[in-house]
Amino acid sequence: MSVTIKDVAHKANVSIATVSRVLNHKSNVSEDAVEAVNKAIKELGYSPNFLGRDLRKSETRRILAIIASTEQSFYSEVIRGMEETAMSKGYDVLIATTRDDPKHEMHLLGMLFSHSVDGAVLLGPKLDAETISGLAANHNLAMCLERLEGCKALTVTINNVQAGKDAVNYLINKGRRRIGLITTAQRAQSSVDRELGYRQALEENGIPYDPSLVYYGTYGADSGTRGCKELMSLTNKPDAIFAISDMLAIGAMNHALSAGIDIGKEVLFFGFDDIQYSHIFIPHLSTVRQPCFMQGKLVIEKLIDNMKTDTPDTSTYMLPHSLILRETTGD
Amino acid sequence: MSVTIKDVAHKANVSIATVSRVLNHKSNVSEDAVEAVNKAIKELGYSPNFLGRDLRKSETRRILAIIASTEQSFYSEVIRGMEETAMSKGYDVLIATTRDDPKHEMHLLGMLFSHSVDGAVLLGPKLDAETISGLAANHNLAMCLERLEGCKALTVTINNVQAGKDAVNYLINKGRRRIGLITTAQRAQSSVDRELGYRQALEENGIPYDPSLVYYGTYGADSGTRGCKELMSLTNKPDAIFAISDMLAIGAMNHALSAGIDIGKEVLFFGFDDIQYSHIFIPHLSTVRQPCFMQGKLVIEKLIDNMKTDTPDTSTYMLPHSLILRETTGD
DNA sequence: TTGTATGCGTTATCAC
DNA sequence: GTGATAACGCATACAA
Repeated sequence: MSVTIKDVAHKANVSIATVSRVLNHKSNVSEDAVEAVNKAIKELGYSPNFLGRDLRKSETRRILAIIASTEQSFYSEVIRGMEETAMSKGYDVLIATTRDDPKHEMHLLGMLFSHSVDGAVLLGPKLDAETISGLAANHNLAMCLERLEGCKALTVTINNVQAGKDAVNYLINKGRRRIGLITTAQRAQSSVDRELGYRQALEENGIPYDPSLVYYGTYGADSGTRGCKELMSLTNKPDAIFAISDMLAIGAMNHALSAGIDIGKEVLFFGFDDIQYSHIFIPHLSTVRQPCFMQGKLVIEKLIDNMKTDTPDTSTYMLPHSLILRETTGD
Repeated sequence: MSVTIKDVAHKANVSIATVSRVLNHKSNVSEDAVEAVNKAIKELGYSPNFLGRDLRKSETRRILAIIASTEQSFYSEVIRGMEETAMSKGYDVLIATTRDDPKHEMHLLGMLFSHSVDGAVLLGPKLDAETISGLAANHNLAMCLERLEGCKALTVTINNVQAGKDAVNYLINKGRRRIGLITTAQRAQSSVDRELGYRQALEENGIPYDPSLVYYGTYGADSGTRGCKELMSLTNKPDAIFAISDMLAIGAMNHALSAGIDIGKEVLFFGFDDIQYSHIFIPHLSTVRQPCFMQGKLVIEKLIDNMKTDTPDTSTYMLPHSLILRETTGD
């Protein structure tokens, strides 16, 4: 069927060993041989079968990035960081989506167990900490963007508690006292952490926690809209709103705009993620920016390091975030 | 190192052939053997090495989707259609990004040539028609969302000419005569086709084509903003704007909003793609919707069909689009 | 129902 | 510098 190293060897009048040497740019091969082999390769349109190579070397030089879906454009920069770093070390990055299904996530991890890839990175895992800890003990598995409480696996993320705290502190320093929180009922650790930061900021500033100011919804922008509507219908309205994602913040502002609220003066808004739309949508949204590219870069570096050792690094690395101040906080 | 089929055979006191039979759920194997093998598998934590299997069967049951970047959340539904269809046929879908680099696109196609995947789908190729035609003649390669003029490869897309025409005709039927076009200088075939539809609609309605009404920019929302600003500074302003993507349309509306233009009355706006933000952004954008899921589904079905034959289908399939009418056209 | 033996395409070890 | 040849892990034809 397909043309193999054997056909090339035959055509070039050399052994398959020589062809392999040429293919792998080994030094101990005569110029004549190199030439003959390359000529044969071109004429036959030969392309090495990596299944053979991978089996023999038992490495694929491929890393799998497992994400929920390609919808969250937010992952884009992280993936880029992963790809550029991987490429510089001779690895390719493949992406697969779980569609929020832990079973499918496990199925995809099968590619790791079955040696179809050399390593895998989970960006927002659906599996639990214990399961992942177990897997990470025997396989080159890492997590990025999202940590899991008590999970013994290499993790690269930001300090979401501190980030939430920073955002809310900024609102407090702007003189706000009734700060609403729009978050999700379905709890990723990052959401939990950001909410914790919100509470810590209030506490440290002597502002009592008011449960009626916290709206638990879903991930969509429409949920942000509903949340804002609900918070704004309180008799004691908030004077600022912190949303745990830009998407929710934008949805929230949609309500505020149609309700004639003066965003950035009457009510301040703070988002999280610094997605592209946060500075397309008007008014421009103040938000927390993660070092996406750097997280992707670091997780790949550490993962590849782990491949070369049998005492894997299972630390959690937290990279610094920053506040991006725009119109919605009056900046 | 890793535990293999051999270890399992040894532990279960059977031959590796029997283990393989159990692994592949063959019928001709005794219950005792099945039990013993499964027990051994569990105890050893065995997981088959697919590199061996794939090499032997010379198939991977994996399909590669090659996209520019995960940033265009627009691809999300297409990918879902691909995945669900592939899964139902026992295939996995992997995604890789070209970062707009034709060289890297070729590198990724290497996975196809080297038998690391059974097939590949290009979503918005950077390579030219001739190159792709050549490759498609010898490999299971297809295109989706974007066609290439004169390309002899299986293609699933929509009729972008007709779609552009439909959008502009709608604006004309609303009584508009000076219709601006915001498009990109960097020409994907879909952009070219949509522009062609724009011109055909004008022509068929006896409206003279006015080059000053066409703005050529880049893909970003900010380019839409600039385009709108330019068009609106004409002495003879447009009374409607058709943008070849929602992103450009949203950018354009940003200018319109800040210039105090009454969108949906004074100037109508029509986008393309029906991205999520088209109905988050206010006012809600009228746009052209593609059958994303169906395109993904169809391309995988046809691609898998092609794998089973040596007379591959290189047709172009065009699926029906639809107009989504919202506030920006006064609906 | 089971085991033995062969080969998938490649790399690497060893002689020469 | 080069060529046999033995692995890599698995599926399967064939023999038993």
